[in-house]
Amino acid sequence: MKIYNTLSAQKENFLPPGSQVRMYVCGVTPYDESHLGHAMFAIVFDAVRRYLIFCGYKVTYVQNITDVEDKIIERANTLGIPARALAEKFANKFFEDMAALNVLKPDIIPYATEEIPKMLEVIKGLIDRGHAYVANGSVYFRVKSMPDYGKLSHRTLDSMKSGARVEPGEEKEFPMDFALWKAAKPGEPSWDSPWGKGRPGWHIECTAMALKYLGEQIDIHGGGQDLIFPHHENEIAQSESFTGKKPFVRYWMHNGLFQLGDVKMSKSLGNIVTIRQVLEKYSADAFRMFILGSHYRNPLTLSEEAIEAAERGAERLRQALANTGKAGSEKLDATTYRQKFIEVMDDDFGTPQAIATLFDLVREINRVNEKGLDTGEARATLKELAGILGLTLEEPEQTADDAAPFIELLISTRKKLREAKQFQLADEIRDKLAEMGITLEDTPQGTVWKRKK
RNA sequence: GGCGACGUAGCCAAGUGGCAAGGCGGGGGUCUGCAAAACCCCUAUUCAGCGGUUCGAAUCCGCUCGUCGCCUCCA
Repeated sequence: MKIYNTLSAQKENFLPPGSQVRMYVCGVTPYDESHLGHAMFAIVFDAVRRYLIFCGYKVTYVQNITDVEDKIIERANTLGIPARALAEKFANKFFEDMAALNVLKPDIIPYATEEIPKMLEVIKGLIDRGHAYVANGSVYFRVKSMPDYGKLSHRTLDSMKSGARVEPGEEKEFPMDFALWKAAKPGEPSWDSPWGKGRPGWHIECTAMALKYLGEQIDIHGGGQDLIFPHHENEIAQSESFTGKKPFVRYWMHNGLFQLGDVKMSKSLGNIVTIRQVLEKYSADAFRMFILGSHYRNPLTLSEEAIEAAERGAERLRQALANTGKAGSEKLDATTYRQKFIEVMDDDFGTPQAIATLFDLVREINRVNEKGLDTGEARATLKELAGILGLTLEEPEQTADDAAPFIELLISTRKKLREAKQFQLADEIRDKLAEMGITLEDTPQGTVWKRKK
């Protein structure tokens, strides 16, 4: 298997030290509804995780909750509630959204505020080793103490300095130094420390949690491309300076960012930006296919037309699963499709080609089904491979439909009309139902109905 | 200003040196009482533009145009 490593800027063979894969993905800062950007990283790394498990690795997946941070504090103060309560509320909502998207729950979900002791330990260690210094109750990381600072984002200190917007803080020795510990300010939550009351900086949180739960060297660290600098760059600086071990992370993976597109489009879409809004209209499978239908490292622009297309595609996959051939007769062998799927996934998670393979398999299943051969195993393979991408291929909530008895009554009436060759009346029933969003299909096994979203 | 990504059919999107995956949409056909679903056929002589390297380029190099990201909080 090959994975594109942001650090080396090329695809590398994935060779973890053993069958264990230690994976850390930067989670959310919960101060509002989760949006499509969150869905993007969650779905991408969920697929990565599922595929690694499929390949036989034992994966430990850690995803943190940043529950102390400027935006949370600001928002909580505006609402007049404790920061912790705000964070908990939206963290819970986030995981509800994740469940709705069929994203597996992380093995470990550390909350930053519960990991302060580990952060203090790391900060202390960094001061002792000369990588950090105290100034007015705050602690800063001394960027110049790390010769290869900038290696992840592929920039040098000089080039960063020339980005004119960096203002030297009066406390800092050097403009690019970043805060490990921020001295307490009025109206902000704070914790005791050897340097006085304060709160942790954002970057030290992830470093501490990764070190605590996964160890000094981890296999995969993921996040959005917007986190490469400064967040992940700083994580490297902190971790490698603290442990003295390199690399902190063997494979850095970053997904492309979700774009909202131009004003015109988002307007015509009625402002679909939260996960909930999308799931009101489309199935989770469709949304996942929309996300995974483009490569994870490319940016993705929200397009209602594209999600619509994905929904029809998802429907096609579901349909193939529902179409049964005859058992016992000649069987369709799906191993070539399975191999193709593995081959494209092995190349830096080629989910677009993997989905294309699914469609190829679907065509073959349907084709063979028409001939009346046994597609049971092939359909099981389809379901299995789709599952690696987190697709359920289940009909979205068909069960609890209050209108079901009435629809079935109409169907049986229509059946009698058709038997009596009263086609005009029969068609009228079908047309009226279609107007209400209910489509009928006359199959050899009888009439089936579906409610379209 | 610095660093970087991208520009492939009506739409979405793979491919990154050897005759342009896949999905949606569209057209035609088979099946059907008619539909739907499904299947079959067709739908980019061409990959933003212009030069160059090469036996051969969407794929490599240069320039131009355009879109976007990061450099500050962000998945």
